[in-house]
Amino acid sequence: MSEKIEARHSVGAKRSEASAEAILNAAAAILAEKGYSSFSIEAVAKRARAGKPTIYRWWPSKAALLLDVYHRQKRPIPDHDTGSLEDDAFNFLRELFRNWRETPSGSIFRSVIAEAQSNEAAAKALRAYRKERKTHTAGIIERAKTRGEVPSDIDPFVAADLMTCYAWTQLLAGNLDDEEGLRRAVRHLISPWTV
Amino acid sequence: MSEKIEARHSVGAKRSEASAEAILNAAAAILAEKGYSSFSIEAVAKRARAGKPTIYRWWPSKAALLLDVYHRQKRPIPDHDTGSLEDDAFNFLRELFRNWRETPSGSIFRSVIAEAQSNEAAAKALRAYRKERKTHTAGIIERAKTRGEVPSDIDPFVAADLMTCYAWTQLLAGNLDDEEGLRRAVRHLISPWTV
DNA sequence: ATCTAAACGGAACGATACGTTTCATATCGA
DNA sequence: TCGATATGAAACGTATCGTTCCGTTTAGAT
Repeated sequence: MSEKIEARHSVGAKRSEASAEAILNAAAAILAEKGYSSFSIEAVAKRARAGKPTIYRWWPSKAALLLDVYHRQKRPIPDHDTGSLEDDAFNFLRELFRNWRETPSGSIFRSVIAEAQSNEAAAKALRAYRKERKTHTAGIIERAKTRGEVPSDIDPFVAADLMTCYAWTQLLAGNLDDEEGLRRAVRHLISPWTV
Repeated sequence: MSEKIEARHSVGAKRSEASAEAILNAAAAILAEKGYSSFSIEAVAKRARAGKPTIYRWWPSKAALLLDVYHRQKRPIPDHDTGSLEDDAFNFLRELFRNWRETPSGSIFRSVIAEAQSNEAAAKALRAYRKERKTHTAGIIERAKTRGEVPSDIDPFVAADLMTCYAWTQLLAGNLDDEEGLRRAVRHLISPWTV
């Protein structure tokens, strides 16, 4: 699933996309319902009504399957321009937290975090995602810059990265409900430019 | 190991502290040398030359043993007063990162983070440690307040917590060598009070 | 000094998940 | 039509799990 299959040089049946779909859905469902400690190839195969060899043929390891599930479930978080940088940042992170709480994405991402503590491929994926998030959040700040809400000579990436760090820590420590803390954190990160 | 044994009401051999010591040391060594994926009760027992029943008698689960190892290795990070809050915070976190890199503590803490993603007891320990760190870091800021470097009416806990979030994320993503990033992050977190 | 309760290390248990192999069946391309 | 390949199901040997038994050692009670 990681890469597109190159042009065939031989005859034979093609990969069953229905099976791949069922495997990825089953994996996501197990992570969402029972968490990473229950995530096993056996369990995924059983739930997907697939054979274990089918999974091992296409995913070299449990971690590879996990990362595929993770990439598949990524969805953009809605981000509205309210005209206030602090509100934009707060609303964005509040929506992210809500998404983590109410969809499988939180469980899946927590699993990637866990896996990354002893798996370099997962750690690499985590670093890439952090960079992506930082860039996205910096975009919110850039938007405020063009409004003149933020001085034009500042670097938005430091504050954007710190927002990412805060969000991740809230997730991994199980603190996604603390809206008051979120409000204070965002305010502190934005305040250097708005005082 | 978690709690002191209460007064005995019956005869018999006492717990072997030498064995407990060997088990905890073996567990820490395995985490440091081979990481959390190699951390098994079997491996700990073998390395400590202890029996598995001895481990299970005193620690109800692998997670409980991990948390005991984690609490046992905690050491205070040296923290000097340079007269500059930014330098104090930077130096403290740089020392913390060096400690995480060069002692088993980094591997052990990463394992606790991993475990906390599917274990509520570990997640609880993580929240407690975060609070402890936040309080400690806030102390560095309070010290600057008494010097007059920081306005007396501000709340140091938000910035202190954001420093903790940044440090943890650098650890879990494997970015402990980025001193330049650390410098920028600390500067941004401190700047609201020093502009 | 002897007795006895408890902890010890070692060995083995059944259970579970691992990754692999075998097999009969289904599916596609030449 | 035919041959190559993917599929699901089942079984395999291995490893670790958490537990149980066992014989030995330790130390408080008698």
